[in-house]
Amino acid sequence: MKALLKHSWNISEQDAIQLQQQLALQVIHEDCGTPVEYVAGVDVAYSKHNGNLVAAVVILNADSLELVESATVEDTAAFPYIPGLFSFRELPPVIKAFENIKTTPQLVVCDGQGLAHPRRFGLASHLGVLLDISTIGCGKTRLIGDFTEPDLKRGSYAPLVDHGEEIGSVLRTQEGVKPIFVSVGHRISLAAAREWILKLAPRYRLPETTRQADHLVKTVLGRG
DNA sequence: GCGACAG
DNA sequence: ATCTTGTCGC
Repeated sequence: MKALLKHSWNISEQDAIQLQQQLALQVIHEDCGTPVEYVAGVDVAYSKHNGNLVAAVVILNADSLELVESATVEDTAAFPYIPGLFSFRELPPVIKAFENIKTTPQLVVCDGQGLAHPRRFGLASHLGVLLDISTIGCGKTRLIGDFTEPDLKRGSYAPLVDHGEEIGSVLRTQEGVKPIFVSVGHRISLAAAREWILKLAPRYRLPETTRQADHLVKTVLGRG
C-alpha cells in the first residue's frame, strides 16, 4: 500500500514544526466506524555500528493476533533525534516498509505518542494522516503531561493531562506492571484506543503489534 | 539559568 | 535507541 499524502522529509527543524502545525489540523479524534480485520504494528531499531535505521511493519489478524504479513526496510538516518520531532527521523523507513505490504490494515499501533505531544502531533498522528488510517500512539515512557499512578489492576488507567487538557491515558496492561502511555493518533477515540491496546496486550505489558514488530527488527539486526 | 525530553 | 551482569520471581 502507498501513503495517500506525501511531503518532503528533507526539511529544516523550523519547517518540520510548521508542517506539524499544518498537518495537525487534518487529524480526526473520533472513531471512523470501520470494522477492524487487520491490525498493524510498527517499530524502528538502530544499528549500533553504522547508525542506520531498520523499520518493521507487521500485519496481525485482529482476532487471533497471528502474523499474516510483514516487511522490513533499512535506511540511513536523515534527521536527528529531537524530542517533539521524532516522526521526521523514524517515519521515512516506516512509509517505505508499508509500500511493500499488500494487506491494508484498518488500524495501526505505533511505538510513540499521538496526541500526547507538544503540538498535539506525535508520530502516531503523523502516520495516521499520511496513510489516512486509524492509528494509536502507544509509548513506553512519557513525553509530556502530568498524571497520577493508576491502580495496580490490569485495565486501570489515569488521565494524562497537559495544561488542563486530557491528551491521553496512562494504562496498566498487566497487574502490577509499569503502565504504558496511550494516546489518540488518527480517526479513533481515546476510549477505543485503550480498549484496543488492552485487547492487543492479553499477556504482556506491550501490545502484540509492537512486540512482534520489535522482534522482527531485532532479528534483522542480528540479535533477536 | 536549570531540568525535562517518545526512540 | 544502544551499551551492559547479575538477580529476583513465576
